[in-house]
Amino acid sequence: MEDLLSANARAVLEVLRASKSHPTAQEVYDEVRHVRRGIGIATVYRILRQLAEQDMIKVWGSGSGSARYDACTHQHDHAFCTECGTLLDVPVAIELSLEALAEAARATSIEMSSYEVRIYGCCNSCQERRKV
Amino acid sequence: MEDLLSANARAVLEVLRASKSHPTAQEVYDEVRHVRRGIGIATVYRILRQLAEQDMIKVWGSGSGSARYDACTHQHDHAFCTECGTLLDVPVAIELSLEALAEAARATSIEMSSYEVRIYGCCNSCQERRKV
DNA sequence: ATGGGTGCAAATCCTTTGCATCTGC
DNA sequence: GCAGATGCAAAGGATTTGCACCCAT
Repeated sequence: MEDLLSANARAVLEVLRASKSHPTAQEVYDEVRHVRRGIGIATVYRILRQLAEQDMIKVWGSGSGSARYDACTHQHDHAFCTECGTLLDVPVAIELSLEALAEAARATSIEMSSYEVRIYGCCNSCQERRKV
Repeated sequence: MEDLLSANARAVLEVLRASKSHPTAQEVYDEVRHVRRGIGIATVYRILRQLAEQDMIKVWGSGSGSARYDACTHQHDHAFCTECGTLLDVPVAIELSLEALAEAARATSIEMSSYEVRIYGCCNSCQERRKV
């Protein structure tokens, strides 16, 4: 499957997988440029979209500002800073009732493909910044 | 608190509260125009941002496309259609371990202000559309 | 007269698209 | 030579900002 990807696409995926944060398209571009000189940002966007369509990566948006990309495919939860837009992986599993989940999907007529728990709040560095 | 709001801001809040869906800024604008003729979309954006900053409303973004606004302040979960961007309220509570939640907040050093469960998938009308 | 709120238009930011070129087959 | 991938620049959509104006204080 990954063999089908272009060299650029492989490089993008590589960057995403190597990154612990959830980079924006611009950040992916800045990073992938080191490996694939001359690559354009349009290509990065094109690749990110294709990877997302094939469910090889996930996309998260905050409202305004840029979307963030995540190569991690296994289910995990996120903490979102409402101040700076940072998206953090939650390193522990937040158990929830799968029954209630299925019931919720039924109630909304959604064909569920994934789910996550999202925590909203103020991240560490923004807390620090506030104190000043 | 709400007495401090301008007439325009009150109208925007009114529209959001009356709406069962989660309108985009443009949709709020279209609606609020009926009541406050001559209001500009910039004002709507300004007000939405202020209300969000004061935690009187919530903002949800999908990645690309427009953000969606929600006047509902009590905790509830959402189902998100990855195809058309629709955001639906989940009418049932999805129980989860509050302990695990607190643990997650601790682990990410987030000062949690709220949380939600998010279900991703394909909504009813997009399922129909597929069949064609 | 002063300050906050506002409409309008221009600016900005993020993302997509059009098109000509390049690539590997 | 062809199909798909790409770079560049321009277009597009969403949101923000600059600025002059208006209104209540």
